[in-house]
Amino acid sequence: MTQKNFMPVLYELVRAYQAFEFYSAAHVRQLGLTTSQFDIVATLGNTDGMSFKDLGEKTLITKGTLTGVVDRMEAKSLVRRVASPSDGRSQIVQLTKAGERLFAKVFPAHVCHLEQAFSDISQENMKNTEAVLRHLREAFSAASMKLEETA
Amino acid sequence: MTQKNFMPVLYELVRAYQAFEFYSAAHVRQLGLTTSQFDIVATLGNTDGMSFKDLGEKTLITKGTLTGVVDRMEAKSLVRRVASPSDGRSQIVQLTKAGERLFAKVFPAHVCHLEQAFSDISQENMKNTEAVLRHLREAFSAASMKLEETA
DNA sequence: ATAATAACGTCCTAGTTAGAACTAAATTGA
DNA sequence: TCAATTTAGTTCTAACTAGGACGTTATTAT
Repeated sequence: MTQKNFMPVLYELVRAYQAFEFYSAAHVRQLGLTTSQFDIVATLGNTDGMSFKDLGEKTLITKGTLTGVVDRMEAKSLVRRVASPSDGRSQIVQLTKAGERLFAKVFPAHVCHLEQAFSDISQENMKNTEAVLRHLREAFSAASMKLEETA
Repeated sequence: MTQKNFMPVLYELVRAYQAFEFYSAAHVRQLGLTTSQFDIVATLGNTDGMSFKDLGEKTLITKGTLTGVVDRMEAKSLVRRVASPSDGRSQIVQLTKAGERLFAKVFPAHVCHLEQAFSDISQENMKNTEAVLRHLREAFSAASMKLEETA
């Protein structure tokens, strides 16, 4: 158990992620968006908008970054900021009409693109993969948590 | 099979990667390095140096990015550029003495830090996780490759 | 031998990234 | 109530990111 054979696991995790990112981002770029911008369009699609906080949690984009990404999308008229009626600190981010049109065009196309990468993976395999990844994430979350306690 | 249950897999892949990145990067930052800089120190440690091309392939940092990262590390005197004796286009990147000292200090510490996240994961589980991740990466690589052929 | 092609690293652009300091607004506790 | 604390979003900094154009050097095919 003192062997360091977790290193290959990390190696494969990073490579799997990057292979996904490469495959996905190339397609998203063709559609005229960055990965972050696509994530935001995908998250806001079929909603009435949400706060920066919620949007950041869903897309895993931190607040400082999110401000800039939304700025750029607002400049492209894909998205709009509206003051929250219930919280004076909060801004709601919504798709504009153009943003909704883009969502309708781009989201199904990208899902379809992604699906093709999974053509060789069976259903059971899918469930298993999901469980393995969740387990891995939980291990890192737990380890991070343990550190926070100490601090 | 027409169900879209590959989406949870992607969701978990991204989250697992980010949880790792968060856990790892926080520690690396404490050591005074960025993730990329650590990767480079770790890759060059115990070698006589390597070309930008090789270094980029090992660390998964693309060439345009690598130039800047190496610039910053050179400014910190962690690393040095040497012309390749065999190829006039090629530069060899090497750790300096200070870089080697840093490697000796920082690499074992970080491996130890990472190991702690795996304390709950058994050996068989480790092998299985590795295989699952490799399979996932191969699916994306194959899908990317298929696109290149078409283009 | 030499012309066409490919490879190596740099530079440039536009964008993302996290973290930390900051302002304003909301919540909590005394 | 009103002070202390927390929370939401912005701003700032330093760094990373991919992709593409570029100049230089190698390699390949004629």
